[in-house]
Amino acid sequence: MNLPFKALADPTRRKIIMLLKERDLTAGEIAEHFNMTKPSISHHLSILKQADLVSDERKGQNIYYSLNTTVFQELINWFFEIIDYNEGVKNNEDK
Amino acid sequence: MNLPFKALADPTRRKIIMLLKERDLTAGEIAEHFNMTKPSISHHLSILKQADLVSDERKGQNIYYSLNTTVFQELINWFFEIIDYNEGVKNNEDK
DNA sequence: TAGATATTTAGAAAATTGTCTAAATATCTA
DNA sequence: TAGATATTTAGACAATTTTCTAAATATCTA
Repeated sequence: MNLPFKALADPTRRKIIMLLKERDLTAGEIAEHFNMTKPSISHHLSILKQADLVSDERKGQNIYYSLNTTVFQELINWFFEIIDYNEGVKNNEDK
Repeated sequence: MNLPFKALADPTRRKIIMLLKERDLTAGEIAEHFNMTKPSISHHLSILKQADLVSDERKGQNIYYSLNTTVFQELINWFFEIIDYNEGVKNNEDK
């Protein structure tokens, strides 16, 4: 649960997530949306990947990035626990 | 939305939130749960407060901290948008 | 195979963050 | 009012993060 929270702390990375919500994109297409070098975007993508928030797949010269919704589900569960929407949803404490 | 995400990026602060989920606590009580000085905990509390995730109220010598669920609700909405659990929860565009 | 395109890796500099000690502020009580 | 307790503020320092440029890797195509 630590890596996803760290990954979401950066506004650039949250914007990347919003872009990927619409459709899968190549690293280059993602970079076009930012005023930042491609290596920097590549680094952000790497952090999102380590956190398992996105996954990548090479197709020829391009690498396509896409959202990985499972970890987002886990994060939602974490928040539900906080506001006590839980107690029955699952059964896991702490974490 | 930036301050809450930043605030949640630190494990100490997430643990504080988990403690406050159970009941309101004084700064000193919170500090007892950590292997860290009181000024450090005070600093973490300040960041949580700036993000509006917690609120504080002085009662005599003590300052009690408590969870502020509204921002957590907003965060949950943000996550719902990501996994498309939305479309009707807020604005119902086409579809 | 050479050159073009897409992307990542490496390494460094600057900015931000987390933690500490020392000192300040606020409140209570004798 | 003086001393004790609870907490924060200030300032410094180390660790982490963000960003850059330069170079490396991977793939395609002529």
